[in-house]
Amino acid sequence: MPKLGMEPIRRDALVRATIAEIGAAGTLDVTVSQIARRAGMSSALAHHYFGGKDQIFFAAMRHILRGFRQEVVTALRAARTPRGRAEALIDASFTASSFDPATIVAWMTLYAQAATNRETNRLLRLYQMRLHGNLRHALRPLSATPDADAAMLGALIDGLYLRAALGGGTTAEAAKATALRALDHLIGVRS
Amino acid sequence: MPKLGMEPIRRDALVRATIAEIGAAGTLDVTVSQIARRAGMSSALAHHYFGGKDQIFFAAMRHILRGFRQEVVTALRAARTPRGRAEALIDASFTASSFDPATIVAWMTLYAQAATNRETNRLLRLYQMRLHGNLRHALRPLSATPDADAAMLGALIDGLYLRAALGGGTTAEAAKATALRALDHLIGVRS
Amino acid sequence: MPKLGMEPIRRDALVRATIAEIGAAGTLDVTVSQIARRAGMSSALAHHYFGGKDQIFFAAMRHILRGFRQEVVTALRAARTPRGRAEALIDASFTASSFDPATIVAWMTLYAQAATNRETNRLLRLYQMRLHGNLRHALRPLSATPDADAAMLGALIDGLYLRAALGGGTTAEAAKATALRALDHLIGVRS
Amino acid sequence: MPKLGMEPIRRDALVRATIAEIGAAGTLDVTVSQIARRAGMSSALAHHYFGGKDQIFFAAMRHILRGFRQEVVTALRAARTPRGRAEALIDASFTASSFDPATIVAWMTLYAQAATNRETNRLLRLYQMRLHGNLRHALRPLSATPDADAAMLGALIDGLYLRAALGGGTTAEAAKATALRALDHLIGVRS
DNA sequence: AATGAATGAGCCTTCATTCAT
DNA sequence: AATGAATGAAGGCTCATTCAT
Repeated sequence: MPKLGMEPIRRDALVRATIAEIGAAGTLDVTVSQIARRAGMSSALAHHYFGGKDQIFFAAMRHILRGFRQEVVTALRAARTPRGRAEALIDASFTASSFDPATIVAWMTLYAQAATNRETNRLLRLYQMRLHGNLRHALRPLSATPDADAAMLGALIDGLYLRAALGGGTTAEAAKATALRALDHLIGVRS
Repeated sequence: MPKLGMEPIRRDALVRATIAEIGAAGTLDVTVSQIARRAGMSSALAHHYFGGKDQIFFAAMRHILRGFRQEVVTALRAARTPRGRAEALIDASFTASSFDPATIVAWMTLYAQAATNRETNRLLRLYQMRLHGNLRHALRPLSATPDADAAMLGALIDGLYLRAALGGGTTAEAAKATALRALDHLIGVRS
Repeated sequence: MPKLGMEPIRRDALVRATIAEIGAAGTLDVTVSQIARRAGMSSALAHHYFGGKDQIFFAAMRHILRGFRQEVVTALRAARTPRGRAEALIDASFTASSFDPATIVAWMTLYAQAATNRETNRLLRLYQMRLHGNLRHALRPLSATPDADAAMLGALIDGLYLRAALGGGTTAEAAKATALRALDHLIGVRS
Repeated sequence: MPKLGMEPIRRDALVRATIAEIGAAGTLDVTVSQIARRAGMSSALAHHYFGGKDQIFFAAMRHILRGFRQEVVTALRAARTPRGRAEALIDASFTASSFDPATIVAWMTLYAQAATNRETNRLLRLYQMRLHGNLRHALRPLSATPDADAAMLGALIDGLYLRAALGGGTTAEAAKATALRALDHLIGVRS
């Protein structure tokens, strides 16, 4: 009997290597060989397990989104009040891991790819819809217009992430503060 | 009158061709040959005038930002009130031309490239700073915290653009409405 | 009774799978993996039993020639007259099974390979010599120049097969008719 | 002004190199790099001028058929009698150049490819039809059944070529003699 | 007996870039 | 000013083959 059950291990290694390589290179322009080398295998094996470069990339993207979703779920679970839920959603978007160089490039490129790649586009919309749904749910007890407010807060989060990721003056902390401030505005905190 | 050199003409043609080609292809993955062909010249000439592919692209990016700035300037000039100025800035961000496929892809990719390319990064920050400055200036008479409000509105605009560009449920019109609504929130609608 | 080893079973399965796969693909460009999969085993096992791709193919070719020889033998056995023997040889060449897609491709490729591969070349010459011998034997009582006539009839058969296999206007039936007509010419049918 | 008019030169060089390489290798399994090297240029240039491997091969096949046609035309032009025309067609099929190793392999492979490649198939049928037409035309004054006789003679020629090309006992001379003998049979040479 | 795992070698193809004219 | 010609470098992908279990 041969060595068994390598597939999930290899696939996982490749996905991680892809993200790491993208982060290290700062571009999506990484070759399958680079990825495979980092994952400690031949490029042929990478193709064997994924079928092609696109699919490797797609899996990496899904991995990133899945990771983000995890953080959201965890954060939501800890929240006790409606406002706490909204804050949790904001927090999850500006985690340290969200600003891992690899994650940033990957996320940015997701958007760039979305214009062309239908799968990527679907993936991103899914993320946006999920965020929207979560926000709306959190805001419902607090706002008279939860849907519109959720739309705004969602877009604001993305925009702030963009700025923070760009590395200009906006830090992750500042971004989070701005989002929280907007939340206050929306639900009318009279302090 | 001196006979106008070909250089500016060729350069301009190449810049336009680059944007058009990117738009048509839906990707940044366009070759110099494609661009040159669309511009009606040989790829060798394109290299002659720009030195390399990167510089062609960079020129195209600058062209897009310059176009956007034009619209902003024009819109601001027509504005008569502080609020009008803020609205003008919002309007300019959701013009039809902003949603030209080529512009979208280019813009998206700008962000993706910004992580790597220092020039691109500088370009984008410049845009953000300019937008921020304009917004702050417009909000100063209306808000007690013009700086923070401008930061928020600026990020919101970018986030909304992202969503509208993605082609999901959010239309350009809806995006604009959301931004205006946020503006109302910030400056307290009763004025 | 000793338990039959797997080897002959596996080898046979691989040979059949090879022919089937070639027929299905319409080319000799089939991979060992494809063949092995069709034969219900791993490609590693295919190598284990045959040593390499070339040997698998060679075995398949021999299988085809053997099948053809079988038909010839059977047909000859049923023939009662010299002319019947000649006709039997013609019949055997234009059987339905001779025009099985896999057989056609295999046969065609045999010729193409014969230029390079010494084994294949020997195989094909063997076939031609056998056909020649059979024809000569059949024609001896009927013709004054059995050797020359056999040479002609043999070549004609191959040429007709080529045309019928090509799928043009020449059908298997027409091919057979032409060959029979040539036979009549040779042995002078006065009817 | 750049060096001009290289295209036809390069294309021709590639076609010749393809045939030579196939002949030298004894197989169709030659790489574009090999061909290009033999033609004295980079493989990139070969792709530039032909677009892809298939098209290089196809051009080479056409070249071979065209060469054959040339010989036919020349031979026919020299013929003075109906029988002379038929003989010319036979001669042309067994020229020394027809037995150039490269030509043999190419021709053989044409048949093998014809099962898959539609273009190749068409090419071969064209050849057969042309030969058939020529033969029928030549036999008309000599035979009561020119069509059937042409079909037979055409197939015979192909079959004989196959044998001669195979390098067994049948030489080109013997093949030609056999064909001429068949011609005598058909048109009834009473000697 | 059998197979999943793994790879090295190689092929086709693309493309930015250079150069001679 | 302009371009056809030309290439080196690289990338994605395939596949026969080997090996440990």
